[in-house]
Amino acid sequence: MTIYDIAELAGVSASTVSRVINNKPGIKESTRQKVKALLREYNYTPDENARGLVNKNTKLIGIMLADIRSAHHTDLTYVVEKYLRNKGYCGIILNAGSKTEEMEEAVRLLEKRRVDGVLIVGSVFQNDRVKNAISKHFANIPVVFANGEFNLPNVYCVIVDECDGVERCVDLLIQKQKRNIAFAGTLDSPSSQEKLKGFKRAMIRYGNSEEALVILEGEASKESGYQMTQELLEQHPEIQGVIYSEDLIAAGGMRAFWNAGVKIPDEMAVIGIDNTIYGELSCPQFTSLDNKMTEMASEAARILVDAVEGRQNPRKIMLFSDIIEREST
Amino acid sequence: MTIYDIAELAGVSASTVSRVINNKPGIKESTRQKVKALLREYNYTPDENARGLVNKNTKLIGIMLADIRSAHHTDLTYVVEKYLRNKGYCGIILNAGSKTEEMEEAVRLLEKRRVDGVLIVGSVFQNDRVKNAISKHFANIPVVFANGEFNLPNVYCVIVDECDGVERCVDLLIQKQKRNIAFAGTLDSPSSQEKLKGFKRAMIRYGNSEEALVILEGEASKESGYQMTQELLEQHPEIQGVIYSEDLIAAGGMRAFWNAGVKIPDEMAVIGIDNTIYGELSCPQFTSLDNKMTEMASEAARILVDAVEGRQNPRKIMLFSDIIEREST
DNA sequence: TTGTACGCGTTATCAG
DNA sequence: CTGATAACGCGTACAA
Repeated sequence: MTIYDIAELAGVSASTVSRVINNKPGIKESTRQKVKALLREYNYTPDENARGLVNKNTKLIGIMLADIRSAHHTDLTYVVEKYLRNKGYCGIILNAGSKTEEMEEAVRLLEKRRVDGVLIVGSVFQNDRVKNAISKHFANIPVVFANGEFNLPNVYCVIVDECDGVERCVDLLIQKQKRNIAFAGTLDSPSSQEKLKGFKRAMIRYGNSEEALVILEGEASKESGYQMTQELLEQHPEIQGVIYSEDLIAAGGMRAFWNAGVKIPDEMAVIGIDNTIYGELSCPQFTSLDNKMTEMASEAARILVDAVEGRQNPRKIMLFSDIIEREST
Repeated sequence: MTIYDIAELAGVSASTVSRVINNKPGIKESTRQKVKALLREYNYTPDENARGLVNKNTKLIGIMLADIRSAHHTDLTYVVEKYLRNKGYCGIILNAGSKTEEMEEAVRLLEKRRVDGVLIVGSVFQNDRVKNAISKHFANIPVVFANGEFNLPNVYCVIVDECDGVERCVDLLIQKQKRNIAFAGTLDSPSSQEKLKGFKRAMIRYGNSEEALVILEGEASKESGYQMTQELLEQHPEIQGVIYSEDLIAAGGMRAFWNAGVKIPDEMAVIGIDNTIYGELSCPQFTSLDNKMTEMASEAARILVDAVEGRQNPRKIMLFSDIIEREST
């Protein structure tokens, strides 16, 4: 069923049908009604792709993230998808993994689809390979980078003050009389580096020497959190508080403390990052740094649609994280 | 940059360029190389939408689910997206909510996009409104229904024996000397009804009367799980075990038991459903019925792509659930 | 108020 | 081996 079929049935030309569909003026009311009736009767729907071919847009938005299964990204994706759809766009979500080749592959794929704009989520994408891929393949469409930065003319950035946030986490622990604090988690992404920077800065501010800081590196899994925490208990009995780079890792840590019979928060204070549901599910519930993922999602989606539709916005927006205190501090 | 631009640069016709792009035979090797070089130089990528217009496909697959934030659906979506992309398709994920109007809206949207196939995830979609929408708008494309059934010629179904699974959960609890068992959770979706049916059947098999069964209805949230469990403790002190219709609800229940000082599993046994990470995060970790969401995901994705590409499969596939025992039983 | 003709970027057919 | 040409479904100047 095409506009030609409808046109024939209505005894008019295809352009008339097109005009009716798009609510253009200058159509006799009786014609309009006749065509509308036919459109309904055959429940005709315009082919959005064919439309895009002539309109030079696809109403498609690419969403690149490493892995949608990480809870904070799931929430973000949900918010973004809802917003986009409300504005008449469809999101194409790509699990681009954490290897640069996969990321480049994802970029090429979105180029093939001629998406109107791209949302990149997660600082793991903040590397030269991806930056080059973007300036090469997305040169003419707006890109919003959530939780990362690219200094490119068509890229908007929405970031969170994770560095400051972690500093405030340290402040909180100190205030709770926990002077010996460790940092445990992933260290490889730019985001992790920001968190670590905040940790170091605050700890040094409280008189610790950088060399003496207890920093454990692991992966983004609860198993890794468990393992790092066991190591911590064995090798650093002086530690009174831990900041984990992600809630999921903290959840693993909480279990290790639980199994070891460590009393939370009396013997050990714990803070996670992301403020996902994991913090609420743990026993006891743990404090987490809310890095405003849902707020970031709505800002990013809004800015992207604005850019696609020609409305301007600041190239960089900074959100402020918040500590959500629970039983672990 | 179009094939015409490349053609001009190469001094050949657009058809030749097209043939090179699609690796068609019957092109002089020197011509092929010359064109390929240009393609690379200008990093040209064919417009997939324009391609689809003539090929009568879009390489787009619609994925309808109520809410991607429910953990079991997130995992499923991940697996599906990976598979689809590997096969050259893109997934359009729609959070279609749980209201029928929203669902119908999602169906219309996917029709506009001319998706090659649709994956419907979750038994909440198993209602007449959606069924009608499908037979009206997706009459000519394959549809796979994960965790639900429609008796329509173009719909494939992948389901899990949740009814049997819950029966086996009851068996397990009985075997653990827990004779007084309650069921708590959502009751509105067909899937929930299946679970409830299994519960009733097993309980009656063990000599209980249907009227005396303890069944609590709530929502799919940990808060609801918490509340139902408090109610349970107050009004049904005889209960020794609970089966929750979802892990998330069970997680709320676990917290209620924890707060009330109820010893798990000695005083109370707990089983959730979905085998998500929530079971592993709770303290103690709780047993869960694995309803094979990732297996369902790969089967559904495979069947859908098969159908889109003209390969046949059984119209209905049943997977078998498994109890993953943890500390709560 | 309506129809004709063309173009969007691509592939397929057919002729050369 | 290669090039015209038509077609996919739609929107829009331009003409009537």
